[in-house]
Amino acid sequence: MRIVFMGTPDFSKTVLKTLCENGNTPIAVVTGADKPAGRGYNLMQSAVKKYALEQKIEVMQPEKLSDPIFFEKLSSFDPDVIIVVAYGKILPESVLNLPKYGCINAHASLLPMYRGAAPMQRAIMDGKSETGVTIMKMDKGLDTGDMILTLKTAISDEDNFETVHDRLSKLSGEGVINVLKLLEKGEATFTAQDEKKATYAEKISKSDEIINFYRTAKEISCQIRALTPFPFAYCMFNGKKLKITKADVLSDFDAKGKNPGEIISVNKNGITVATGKGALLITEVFPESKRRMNVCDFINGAKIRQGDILISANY
RNA sequence: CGCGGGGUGGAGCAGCUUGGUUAGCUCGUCGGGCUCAUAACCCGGAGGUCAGGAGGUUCAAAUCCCCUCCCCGCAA
Repeated sequence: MRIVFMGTPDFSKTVLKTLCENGNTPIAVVTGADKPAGRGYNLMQSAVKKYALEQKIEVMQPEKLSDPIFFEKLSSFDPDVIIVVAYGKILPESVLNLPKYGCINAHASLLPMYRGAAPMQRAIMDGKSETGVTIMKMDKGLDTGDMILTLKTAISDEDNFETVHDRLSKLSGEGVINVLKLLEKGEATFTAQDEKKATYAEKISKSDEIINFYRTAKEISCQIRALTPFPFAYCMFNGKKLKITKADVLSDFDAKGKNPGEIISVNKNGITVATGKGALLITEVFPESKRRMNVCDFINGAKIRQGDILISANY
């Protein structure tokens, strides 16, 4: 199989790595342009680019996929299949139709649910108990292609974006390998998505990061887990951002007479804060300008005490 | 030179604006006590010279000025 791989972030890199380690090393990789990022705005290479360079795989970083020079170059590789994982841009039909087997995409959700930019985060945020990856043959729509393979994984109360992301990136790698085999044997089956069940996972915005203590403890917990370790859910304490990175739900806690956001108790177990329904036991935080730390350390340093209020940020 | 926060005993912080007795707090740790017992409580101890610069100012600097190194947030 002559494979061209398209992808950009860490999730994609894991899939690329799996391919390489299984004897399916792509002949070329297409990834996003280097962008200024980090402190000092230094130019940063994508995770996929770094790995591809290490593996001595040719890297392309076209500004536009519609660029005829790029297309010519891509055509010259005469790919049998193009594997696309979180590349970040819409592929033009010319590219979709180029490879013999078409473009194969791994999407981190159980399609047709959670099409779009942030499927993992949205699934966790919505409190889903299950998610997965879908390998599909791409068409011109956004994550609307016919499905070839679906791999599921459960979401537990302990899971957060990081753990789900890691698991799904590995599953995606496995899924893609399997689909390649199916394609080669001509045994791949293509199932159309049920449009009626389609949902869209909008990308995470600033407002998604703000913790609203009037919501239920369960909902807030899901929000925190969906946004850890990036970009984090936060509230305000003493005029500063306080990201909450871990918290347990105390669903049977009777918060009557307490205002949402009010701190009910502070002890070695953590900080208990009232919510719209039930309470939240905060066990790990990430204060502004500080490091992510165990809640005990935070309690020792900040003089937080019972009766203090955590405010839902609004700026 | 994108903007901002910070480097103080093992951890998290205060002190620095208005320089000057033994550098303070919470936790951990070590020893002792209380207790059937304890992560609970009580008593006592060890441990820092304040990122680095045989730098500047000063009678005197963790506290003011200068330089270097490092960490973090924003932004992406």
